[in-house]
Amino acid sequence: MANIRDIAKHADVSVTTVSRVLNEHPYVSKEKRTRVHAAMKELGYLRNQQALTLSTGKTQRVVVILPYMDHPYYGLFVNGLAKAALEHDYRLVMWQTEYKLSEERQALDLLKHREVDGAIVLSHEMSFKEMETYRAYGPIAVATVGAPETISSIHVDHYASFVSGIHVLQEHGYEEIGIILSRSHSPSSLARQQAYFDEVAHAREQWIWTGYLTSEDGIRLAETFLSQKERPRALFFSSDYVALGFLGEMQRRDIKIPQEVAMLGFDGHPIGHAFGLSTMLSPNEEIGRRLFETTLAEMNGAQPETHGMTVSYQVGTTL
Amino acid sequence: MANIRDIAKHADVSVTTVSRVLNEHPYVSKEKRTRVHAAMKELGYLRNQQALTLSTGKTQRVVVILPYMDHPYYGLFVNGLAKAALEHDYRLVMWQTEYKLSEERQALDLLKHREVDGAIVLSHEMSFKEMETYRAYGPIAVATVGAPETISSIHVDHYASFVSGIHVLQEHGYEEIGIILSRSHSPSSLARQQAYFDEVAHAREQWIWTGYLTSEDGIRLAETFLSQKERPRALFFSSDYVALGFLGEMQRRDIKIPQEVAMLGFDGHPIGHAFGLSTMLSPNEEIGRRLFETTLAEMNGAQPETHGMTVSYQVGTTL
DNA sequence: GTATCTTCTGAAACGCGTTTCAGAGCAAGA
DNA sequence: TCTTGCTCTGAAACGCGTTTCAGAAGATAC
Repeated sequence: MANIRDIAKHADVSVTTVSRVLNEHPYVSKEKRTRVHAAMKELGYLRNQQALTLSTGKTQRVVVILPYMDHPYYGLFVNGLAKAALEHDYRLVMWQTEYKLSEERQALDLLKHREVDGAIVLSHEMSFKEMETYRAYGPIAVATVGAPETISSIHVDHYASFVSGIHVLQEHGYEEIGIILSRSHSPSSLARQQAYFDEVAHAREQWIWTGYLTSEDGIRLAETFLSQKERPRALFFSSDYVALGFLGEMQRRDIKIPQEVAMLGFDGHPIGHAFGLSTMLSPNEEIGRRLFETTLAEMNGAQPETHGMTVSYQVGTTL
Repeated sequence: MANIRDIAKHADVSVTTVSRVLNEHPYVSKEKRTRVHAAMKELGYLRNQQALTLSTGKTQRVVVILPYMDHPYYGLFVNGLAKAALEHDYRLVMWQTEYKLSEERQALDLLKHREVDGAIVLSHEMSFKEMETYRAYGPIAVATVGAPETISSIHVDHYASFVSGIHVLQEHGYEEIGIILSRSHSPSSLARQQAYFDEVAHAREQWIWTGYLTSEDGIRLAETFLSQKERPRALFFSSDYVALGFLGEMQRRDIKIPQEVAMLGFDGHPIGHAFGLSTMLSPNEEIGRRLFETTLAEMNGAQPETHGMTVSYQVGTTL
């Protein structure tokens, strides 16, 4: 495969001139420009991206770190990221961690080894303290709360969002409320619990169910929930998929929603709409887009930014 | 940032020796090895992946081409791909095409410019004839049928799968069957139509609905379907998400499934299980894994392979 | 006519790790 | 003793596009 030196020889110019033609530098005479173009065509020249990357030090890539690529929760984030990245001629390198710290470290090592220009972290086990040690090698943007000043954060304000969800439930007359959370120790779960205790007068420890991530978990939850003697009148889920699993199982058991128990989801995934799930709509695609854009801005010298997004109530029939 | 030459100077050895230490080549004396390690530690050496890539000509990356990253249909494929890639220390570059030919071309251009070692195509607008023109630059594996010999294909055999789905419906006593397809001109849709006409005695043109991709499309379909005078007794969907949208909307309208119309989905997405959707389970994660592995094998000199996978019936309550 | 720009060109160095090749030193086998 | 074969080492070339720097030629300004 022809390289820039072959072109130079063939067109009887220097490699510098060929490079200038490639980069549309103005100071090349019309005549040599034509000769170079002809040579490139004749030899079927294709610019080697690797050489360009090594030479310029810019990879035009960012790594996206997330636990599972097939979890619908991340779908909208990734969609926003993909659109923004494509618009700016960047590529996304996806890294699935399965919640493993070692995988997160490997993914961030790409930054150290100059394999990517930046990192976007949708979910992490790693402490921010450790994450900051990677910051020297490139910008990092996270979709979670609590990031230090050096790390950009575009996130759903889970505290404020849970508060507003709880208010929606209360406006519908529900006072005895339970909440369904994913991993118990994650910052978002902690914020949600805090909101729960702050806003719900009848809050109870045993009305907090943790460890629910998937629709299958939602199916399981139905059994657990129904076997409980004292039950809340409404459930606030932290994920539409868990809510849908629960809803399907309740339908199967012929248990009326919201008569027996009211449900409020969180995300606003289209599939929830089909089943009339009332939910808190989260601007995940927008977050994805802004995560990319803030990373790009940092690569161009901007300062890290922190921005909390809020959710809005989407009417359904489960309240 | 220190490079290999700095290390060499610091440890008073040649760059060759440093390179040998990095690659654990045996012919290095214990003493120099120790000196090199010490120097690397002291200067905080990090191997530059770009230089390695340029030097070896291997990028350790493959591009994955798909229309939408957030479509749940692709989730399981991508999961399989991600697992296999990680196991072999490869990175996935995701390219979202939104069904645009120009985007597919750009994605495959990565191959030409040596930005990736191979390409995995989950869905494409491009003709195989055009796709073959990229083959010279690296292995390509597709998840669709009809690929020429030079392109690997690990796919669901949509014809056979639709035949077996239709048989399931017939075994349940349904003879008047309609089918719901995605894009009308795609090879998989054509194969499905062929199976429909071959196996269903009462097949009718107006019982083929095309253009249904998402759960929202499924909601829309309910109206269209119900407004039709002569309706089939069962619907065979080509996607669980469309089926679920339809199912939700039918529930909302208090229309009994399967009494009014029976439903058979296709995919076997977990969320369908929650709502008792009868479906044809497709081994998508396995396909993803094999797509990667066959690409890897080709990079190591193996021949392209073609393999059709079949689906299995997953019992639900919509038949 | 001289000074100052502007335009155009190319040699060489750079980014950085790997690989080839030649050769030195030393031990085992004939 | 001589040959063969390891073990160990490093200079130089390689992969390939970009950038710096020096300089030539022609144009404009004073």
